[in-house]
Amino acid sequence: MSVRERKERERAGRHRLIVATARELAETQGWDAVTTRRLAERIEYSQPVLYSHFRGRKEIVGAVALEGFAELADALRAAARSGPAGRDAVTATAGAYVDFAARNPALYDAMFSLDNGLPFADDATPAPLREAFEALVEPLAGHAQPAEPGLFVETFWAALHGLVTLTRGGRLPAGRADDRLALLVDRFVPHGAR
Amino acid sequence: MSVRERKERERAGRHRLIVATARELAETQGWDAVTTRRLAERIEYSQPVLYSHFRGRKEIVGAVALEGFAELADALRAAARSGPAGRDAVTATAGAYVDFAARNPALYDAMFSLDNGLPFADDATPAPLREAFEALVEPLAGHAQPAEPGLFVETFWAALHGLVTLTRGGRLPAGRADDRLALLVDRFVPHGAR
DNA sequence: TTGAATGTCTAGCACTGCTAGAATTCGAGC
DNA sequence: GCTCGAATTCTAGCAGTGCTAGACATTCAA
Repeated sequence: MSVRERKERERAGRHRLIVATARELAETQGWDAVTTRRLAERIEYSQPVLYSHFRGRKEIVGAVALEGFAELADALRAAARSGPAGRDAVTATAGAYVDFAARNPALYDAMFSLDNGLPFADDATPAPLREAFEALVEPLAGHAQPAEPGLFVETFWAALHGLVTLTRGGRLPAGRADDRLALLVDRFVPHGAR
Repeated sequence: MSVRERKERERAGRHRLIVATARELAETQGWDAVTTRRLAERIEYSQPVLYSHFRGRKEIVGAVALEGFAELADALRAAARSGPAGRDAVTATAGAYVDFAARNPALYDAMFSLDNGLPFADDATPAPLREAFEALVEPLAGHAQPAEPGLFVETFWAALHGLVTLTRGGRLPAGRADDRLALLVDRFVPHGAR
């Protein structure tokens, strides 16, 4: 049944094409520009084809977001692994997080701001989500001090996310973003900690 | 020219009616349900009337957001004024912020998540925005320690915002939201501070 | 009472996500 | 190699969106 396999391969390829095209369109023109018609035109198929791969627009956003979580996990792990340990690892990881958001704004939106239908703190949470969170836990958990590591990392993550979204939405002056990040790290992992 | 005055009064009343209706519709059915048609039907006028008051949907969101900033400023001031000073004032203020967001989710979205066209860190920033931020500065600035008060308050605010949005979006388990808030306050204003 | 200005509405444009059913393509069996 | 049936893809359309041009009504001043 090689024919069946070939068809499945082609189908998988088209699946990836849709996700990649949606992502590129979102990154260059914003998620508002990612309409089913435009997307269909770009992949050179009609709209209904999209619905044979995804339940609807939201699920496409979710697929892009999933890619994002995998890449974010990589970026965080790379930052933590790149050398420094202890407090410096936290600084590097936080910096990598903010950089990731700055470099992939639309991707970040798909992951955290838009409704992507992905289950988060849930049994069904996809592996890439868990891995991205784990990549945050590793350098941070040791500094939780009296607090529970889980809560500590969640709170730190939320703070990072707040900085990212408010800065990018123009709610905070962009000029001193680095200083705010340094301040945040300093409050969660004070100088002098090992 | 009493006729002119009456007309202006009526017009102002209708303006308020639009904002109030949009807010109520958003709070009960979400911002997606706030369409120009539905809004027009509720206020018992045709859609074009909306455009004689606002440039477009975005400006209506902005008007609702502006109400929100005034109310947030009130809520924060009330919390800080309600008794405690020093560290307790920070706890009370942070709690009031989170409560405000939980009690008025759609309003909070209009203020911080949706595109409302309001200028933030800008010369033209409307007074209610400034006042809300000032209400955060007052109890917090004293604890900035070596950091600049402005940066300190901005970062704390961002952290609060991150907690609020991630919790409400289901990205963080809702159960331990209070613990995360306590942890955050503890990191920014450690126990033993005066 | 008329004229003009102000106000409001009807109707419509170009777009959205999504889908029913027609049309086509393609591989399996003869 | 040819035909038939199934899988796939497309055309066409629905009900909804934000927004607006131009027709219509109302209201006030002369």
